[in-house]
Amino acid sequence: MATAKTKRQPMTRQRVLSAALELADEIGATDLTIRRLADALESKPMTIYHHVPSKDEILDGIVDLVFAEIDLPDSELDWKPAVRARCVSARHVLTRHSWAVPLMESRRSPGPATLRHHDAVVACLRGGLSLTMTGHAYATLDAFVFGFAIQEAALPEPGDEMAEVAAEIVTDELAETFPALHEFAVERAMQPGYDFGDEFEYGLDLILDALAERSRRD
Amino acid sequence: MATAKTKRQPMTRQRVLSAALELADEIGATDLTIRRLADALESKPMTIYHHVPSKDEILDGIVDLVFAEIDLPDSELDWKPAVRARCVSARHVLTRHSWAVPLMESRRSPGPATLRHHDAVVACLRGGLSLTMTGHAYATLDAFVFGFAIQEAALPEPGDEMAEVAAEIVTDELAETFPALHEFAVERAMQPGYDFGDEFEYGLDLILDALAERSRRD
DNA sequence: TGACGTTTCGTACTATGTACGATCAGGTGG
DNA sequence: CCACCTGATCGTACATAGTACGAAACGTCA
Repeated sequence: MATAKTKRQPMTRQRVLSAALELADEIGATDLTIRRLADALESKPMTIYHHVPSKDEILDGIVDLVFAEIDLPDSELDWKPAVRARCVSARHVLTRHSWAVPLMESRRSPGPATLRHHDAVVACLRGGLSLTMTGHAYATLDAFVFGFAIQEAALPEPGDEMAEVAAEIVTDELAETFPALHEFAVERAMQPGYDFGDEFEYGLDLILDALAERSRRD
Repeated sequence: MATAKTKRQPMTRQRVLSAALELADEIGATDLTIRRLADALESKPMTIYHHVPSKDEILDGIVDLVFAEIDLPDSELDWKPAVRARCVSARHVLTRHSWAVPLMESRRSPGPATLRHHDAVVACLRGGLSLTMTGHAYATLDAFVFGFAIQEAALPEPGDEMAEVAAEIVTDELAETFPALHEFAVERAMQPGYDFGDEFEYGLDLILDALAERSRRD
């Protein structure tokens, strides 16, 4: 009889966190439970607790892993293209791990990757902007990037049956109740070429250009 | 013996929702449980379920109540001041109910107040902007407003002891690890006059001005 | 081999959402 | 005034969550 059973990897904090990240991507953060995580690791709940003190710390850990996936700004470039690239990267990462967006709010303790990331962005901004403008830029850009990720995460998946049914209901029923919404939905949002995701780069460039303009004027 | 016992109000969906909203303001949305809600209503868990089908619907309901608190844009005004005022109002509301921000993401079914609100904003924008610009403006502004609310909610409360301890640790320990962050924290964020909340109006006006400018040019 | 520190995990406690059915109150027809 | 009916209330119970406790299994060095 072949020893088909693959040898069990040693359990470590790292392995717990990557498994948790993978599981969160599959089933979402709200359905991530210790028991399911233990199953995914072919282990038992209380084994996990030997390597990680609490579920909260697991959540902190995977949020930090998500941050680690965001490209740092390229220090060779000027602040504007460098920050632009990191914002685009951040959006891709947050789209890929859309469960992470609301978590980033409730987590109070930033992990090392999070801190390193913020440090790199601030450094990049400081390369071309005053201290004051750096504050304006970072607050505005990050609000936009995370906020956009929220909006996008709330959107129904393409192919979601409920959404398609809803679309028809909207068309018929809300035409007179919410005319402006109805007009926008029919004439713009549901038009073939429209992709909400494209609004991201529009807004990003709008903000970046305006920041550069104001920086030039002071 | 005085009948000190105040007569019990009749339980209704409205009463359940307002009590839930109040309780969420006190203890946060994650700690809001049916049993605690029942206690607040001087009732029992299963009584609540006679007026509301599930906890999820309670959450949907209080999110809609929060939306209802946001001032609608004044249709007398030009789009820019009108939308500006509603963004400022939205931020105040979201600050007051900071537990609501992450919920607005996960909730899939917008309530009537939410729809009415969106309709009014779109109508206001359409008063001065093209259909395309309306999409750009709404996506960008709402991403910014909600994103800012997230950032603000993640900030430690003023007076939070942990934050003050952290501040000293940051100063000493991270000075060489994260120099840019350290510089920004010490030279700007921790300066007496600095209030992160002020970045909101800066970013808001930056975006509004840029939108107006681009609209003028097309 | 035996002793000991680490890792694993069985059991169990508490808290949660909520299903089911019993109870109760208050109005209605006799 | 009473029997009855309908809807509101709630007691009990179950499945699932996080995780504390202590026992068992394992690896290592003497």
